[in-house]
Amino acid sequence: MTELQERGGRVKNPTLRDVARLADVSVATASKALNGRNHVHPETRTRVLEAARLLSFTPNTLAQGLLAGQTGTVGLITGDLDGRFSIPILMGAEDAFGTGKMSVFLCDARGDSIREQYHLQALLGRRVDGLIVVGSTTNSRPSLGDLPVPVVYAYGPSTDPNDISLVPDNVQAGADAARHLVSRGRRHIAHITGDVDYAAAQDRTRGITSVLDDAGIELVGGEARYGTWSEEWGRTATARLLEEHPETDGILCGNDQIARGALDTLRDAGWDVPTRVAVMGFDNWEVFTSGARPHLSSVDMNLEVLGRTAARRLFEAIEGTATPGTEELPCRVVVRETT
Amino acid sequence: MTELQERGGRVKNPTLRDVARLADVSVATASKALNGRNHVHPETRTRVLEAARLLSFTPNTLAQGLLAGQTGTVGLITGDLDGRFSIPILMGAEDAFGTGKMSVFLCDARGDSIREQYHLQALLGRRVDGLIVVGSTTNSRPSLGDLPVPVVYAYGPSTDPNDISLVPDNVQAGADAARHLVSRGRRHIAHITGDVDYAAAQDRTRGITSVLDDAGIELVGGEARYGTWSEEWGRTATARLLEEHPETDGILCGNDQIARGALDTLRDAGWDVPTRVAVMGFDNWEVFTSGARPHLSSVDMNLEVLGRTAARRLFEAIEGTATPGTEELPCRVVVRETT
DNA sequence: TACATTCAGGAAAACCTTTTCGGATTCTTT
DNA sequence: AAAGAATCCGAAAAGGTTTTCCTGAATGTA
Repeated sequence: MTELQERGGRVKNPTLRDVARLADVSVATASKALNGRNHVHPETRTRVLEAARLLSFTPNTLAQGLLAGQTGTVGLITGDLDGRFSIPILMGAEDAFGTGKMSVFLCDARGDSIREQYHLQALLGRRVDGLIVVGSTTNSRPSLGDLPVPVVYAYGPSTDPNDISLVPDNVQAGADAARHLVSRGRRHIAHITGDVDYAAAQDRTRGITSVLDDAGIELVGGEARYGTWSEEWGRTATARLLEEHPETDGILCGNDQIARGALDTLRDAGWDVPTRVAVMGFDNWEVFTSGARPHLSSVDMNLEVLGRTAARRLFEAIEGTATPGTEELPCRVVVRETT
Repeated sequence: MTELQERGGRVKNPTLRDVARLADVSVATASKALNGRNHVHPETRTRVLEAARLLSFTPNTLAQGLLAGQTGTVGLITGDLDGRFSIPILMGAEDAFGTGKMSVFLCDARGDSIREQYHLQALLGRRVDGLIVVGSTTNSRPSLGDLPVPVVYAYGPSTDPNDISLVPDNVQAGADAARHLVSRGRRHIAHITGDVDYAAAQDRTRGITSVLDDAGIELVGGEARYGTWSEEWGRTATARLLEEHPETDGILCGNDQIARGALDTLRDAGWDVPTRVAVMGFDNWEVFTSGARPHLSSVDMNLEVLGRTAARRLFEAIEGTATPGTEELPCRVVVRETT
């Protein structure tokens, strides 16, 4: 067998036995030497280290995991990979784990619960130490139930309050955005947003109206304008708005694409931004904000932070020191040229 | 120990022993029953299956992998996760593997070769069966060298021709785009593109000029206009172009953002698209193409296909039936309203 | 010199599963 | 009824690593 594994003169996947043999010690001693355990003579240790280096030995993490009952891996199940929200969360999590010695198993369930179940089985079979479930929207989702490993729900929270969930604080995001416009002296503020079925749209609307209420201002037209999350909708809704409410001096757009649409229509209509109307988006999607004329102010959801926090919470849950519940993470206003 | 693992009345991570004990058979028989091996009485089999179901037994893939020498996992090292090119490739690969029983380890190296080396070690330690290395650009990159597992380089090819690399055929992409404009009767075609250091920019330019040469046409202004991959550059370059070459009737833009910039400038200048000028982008980034007025024609890089192909090639390499070299995958023109 | 103490290293068990091989039971056949 | 065949099941080893416990040697002390 060892003969078969030869390649370029060296064994392909050297084991601790090989190292021990070369260093002329037992596997036990080799293990201790490599792991910095005591009860091994300094001179022997260097001999083992040299042997390991020579064979380019890499310890088999599977065997270690089998023994320790800890695999040093976590599973990350995402709802939709192509959605742009998963990515920064994934990056944040990968970042937080990567600096330690954890590795991330990635699975894309495509919003399909069958596939999710399938991936779940695969991950549990691989004995991951924990699971992060990333939603594609901030709408809450059914819990995975009682699993043998801890789970953290990120972006899309679990309906079960005993689970650990992390979401951006969209109410605060809306409030902050509204406060920003008010602080800029705007008194006739409209809100054009996306699909009413999205919790994010409703939460932001709640935050906005509560701030405006406090300031004694009413949303232009009396209510938020729901539609789709597209530039197209931003253009048409804005065109209608300008016609019906020429007094408008501020537009809060449900995302950056809608804001881009609004800006286009305003430009066509000759309304100066931000002099006559201030415009603000949500999500702070860089390619949209920095491509806009003028550069678009927006509210950043701090998704990398959310991802990193999810990783930390998962660690805590693995350690056993975790507090269940849904945690809402702050968002931050990014002021550019449209406000 | 088993007492400590209790939770909700059931053992936390039941092993095959537990199943065997419950079904009152040996572990050997339990294994055979669960894996559909023969030489096990039907009645015994159902008893074992029932026991496994009762304990919600999930076989430990680590132990299986340790025994079989195959782990059923592959590593995916990506250059930059936030770049939008990695994602579709990742999706394609995840898709191709997910349908089998492979799982994907994801690592983000952030374009840092130290981090890449670190992740590489982690993956090799976990005895992945193979590796896919996804570049952040189509520029070629140094090989990882001789590893104990097969490697496929996707998007960013290896400099070593003995490696297996997959890239979109940007020369063909440029040629197809040019052919499309020519077929639309355009004779004064300009090319505004991004950073000259990108192989993609150069390759596409090569494809474009070769087609135009064959048609006896020269690029407007004599050469491609290199800049950055941004809307901003699309706007300024187009403004300059219209001034210097009012005869222009077609613009090939290096990516969809540049194309968006071009469309904005054309709109401001009152040039009708596509009547007076045809505009075309590259990458077919949906949020940009469908948000544009009118909807932007573009060239799709077929990145999901590339990702799936990478997964397939990796399988072949694992099986030992692989042909080294750099394979160029076709792109496809997506015609919308700007051409 | 006899004894206690320290230190270095090794043998073996444990983690969980699969597979091979041999033993035991039942059924068929003469 | 005895021999042979057909089934079914279990014991044990393998895979790579870590840890516990033990042995043996060397050093220090009386």
